[in-house]
Amino acid sequence: MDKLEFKAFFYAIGDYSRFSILSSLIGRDLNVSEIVDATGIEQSNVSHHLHCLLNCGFVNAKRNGNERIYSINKEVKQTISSIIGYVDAYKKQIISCNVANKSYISRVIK
Amino acid sequence: MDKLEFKAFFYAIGDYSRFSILSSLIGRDLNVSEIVDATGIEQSNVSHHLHCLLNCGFVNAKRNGNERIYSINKEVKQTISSIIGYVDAYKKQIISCNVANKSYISRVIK
DNA sequence: TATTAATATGATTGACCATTCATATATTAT
DNA sequence: ATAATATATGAATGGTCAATCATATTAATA
Repeated sequence: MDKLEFKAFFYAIGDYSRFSILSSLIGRDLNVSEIVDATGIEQSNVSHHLHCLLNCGFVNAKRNGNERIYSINKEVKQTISSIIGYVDAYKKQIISCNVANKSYISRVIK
Repeated sequence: MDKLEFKAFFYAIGDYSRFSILSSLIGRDLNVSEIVDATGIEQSNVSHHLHCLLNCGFVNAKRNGNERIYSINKEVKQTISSIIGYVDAYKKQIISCNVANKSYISRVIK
């Protein structure tokens, strides 16, 4: 496994804002304003993230008047869905952790 | 999807060193020195990462004399394997990217 | 019990990057 | 052509955390 690929992949997918944006696109294509509404992330921030996701090939974009409509890459969609499953399974693990672990995670993860 | 879980999950798995450590444990259980050799990561750094992975429940540890033997969590093992598959599929995407994207990724991802 | 080997821990620091704010560009409508 | 709406971009900054170094702990062996 190459470091560059790994970093690119996790850079794109491993940020909660970007992950939220990708998640919001699973159901249907959205324009930027709709993504803002769906995620609660501020507009320029959303645009920055979309720029990244576009460059990394995780989403596609097309113009529609003065809107821009974003869609999620097909393969990425499947990956996201799977990862949601993993995190969900991992949730049990967190819950079953002892108090020390919980406080550690809270401290480290913010 | 809760932010705390997401962050804990990707914190643990989304770092290349930690991912390498986890990967090294897929084949068989290893003590710290063996992990150092397998990954090329410096010892104290490995210990720091193992501390994190232990707290997050991604690995387990048992003593054997003055060694400590680490094993990867069963579910995590499967997740890691899957993610290797995703990153591998994503590799094609990176390759198919245009030059601009590649330079962007190199720049942003280091 | 001193010494060596294996591993862990604490503190520091430098790099990265998400967010924010201000502003630019593009498109449509008046 | 001007205004309004939608989106993008540039720059600045504060927080996070991986890596490093020094040192501590634990266990085995002489």
